[in-house]
Amino acid sequence: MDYNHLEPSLGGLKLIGVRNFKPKHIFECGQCFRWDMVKEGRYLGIVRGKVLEVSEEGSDITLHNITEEEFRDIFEYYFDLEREYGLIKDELSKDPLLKESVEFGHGIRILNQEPFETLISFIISANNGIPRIKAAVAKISEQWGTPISYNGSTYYAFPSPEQLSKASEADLRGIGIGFRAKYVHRTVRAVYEAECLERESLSRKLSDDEALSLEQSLDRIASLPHKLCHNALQCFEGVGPKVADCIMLFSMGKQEAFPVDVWVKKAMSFFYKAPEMSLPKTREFGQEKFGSLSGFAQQYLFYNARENKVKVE
DNA sequence: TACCAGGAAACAC
DNA sequence: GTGTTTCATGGT
Repeated sequence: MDYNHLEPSLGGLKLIGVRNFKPKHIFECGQCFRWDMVKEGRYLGIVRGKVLEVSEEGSDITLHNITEEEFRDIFEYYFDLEREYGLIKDELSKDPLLKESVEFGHGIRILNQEPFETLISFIISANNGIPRIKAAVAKISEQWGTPISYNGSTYYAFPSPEQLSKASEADLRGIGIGFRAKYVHRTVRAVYEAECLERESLSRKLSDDEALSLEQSLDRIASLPHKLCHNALQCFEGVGPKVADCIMLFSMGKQEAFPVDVWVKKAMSFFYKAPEMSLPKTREFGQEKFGSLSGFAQQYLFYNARENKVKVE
């Protein structure tokens, strides 16, 4: 546990004695696309159809617009609060090259996000920039998601597979995601079909083809062990090794994943002097070095490299 | 204008 | 299996 106890606070909950929780680090380390800073130390996000705010006052953190029941059911896990990041940071800091990055991003926590939203968001992330990914995810939510009113404004939940299945490829292209529109469209269909078959399988026997489609059920994929999960995710259009690693790490609780993008590749070159290493080799190198803590190490490295614009001649 | 952004697919070998 | 090329889009 990375907090001592809860205290009711005007329309929310205060986390007393919370450790390793810095909103700026958590929401700006590139793992999520639906959190925005409303003022210094205060962020607003949309999670599982709820609008939520997180604020930092000295050493306390307050979660706004949330009940204790919702915290126990959803958000304690969402914020990964059962985990003690102090232990992870101590272990990773034994590597003097990683210590600097751990200190720089000392308040990072890996969020446990929704698999479908994470899948679609990271398909859009391919060869794209974070501000533009956020804009695209926001537009998708506005067009196909369920509206939520909060403090006199309207926000939009990320659409369900059924809701997003109403979007044509041309509709998606209108969002401004270019060549990724085809991937998103086909992947949404595959997930939605698997979801429907999952329900139908309760009342009738499925054909062989249907049973094959059923394997693209996100619940089933999430329950697979690391290697199989990584392979299964890549059956979706637009999902390669890196995007699959992100989905596993950020929404399926697989912390041994090591997503290698341009920044992590730069960071690994910069800190570990591995200049001419290919992406798959860099991934293998990282997983071998960091083992079950690969995902955490990767996120400290990514945040440090990107914020400080690490350069490798 | 060329290059870059949390890469993947298609293709060559 | 490993190494190139192409794929939209908007910002430097």
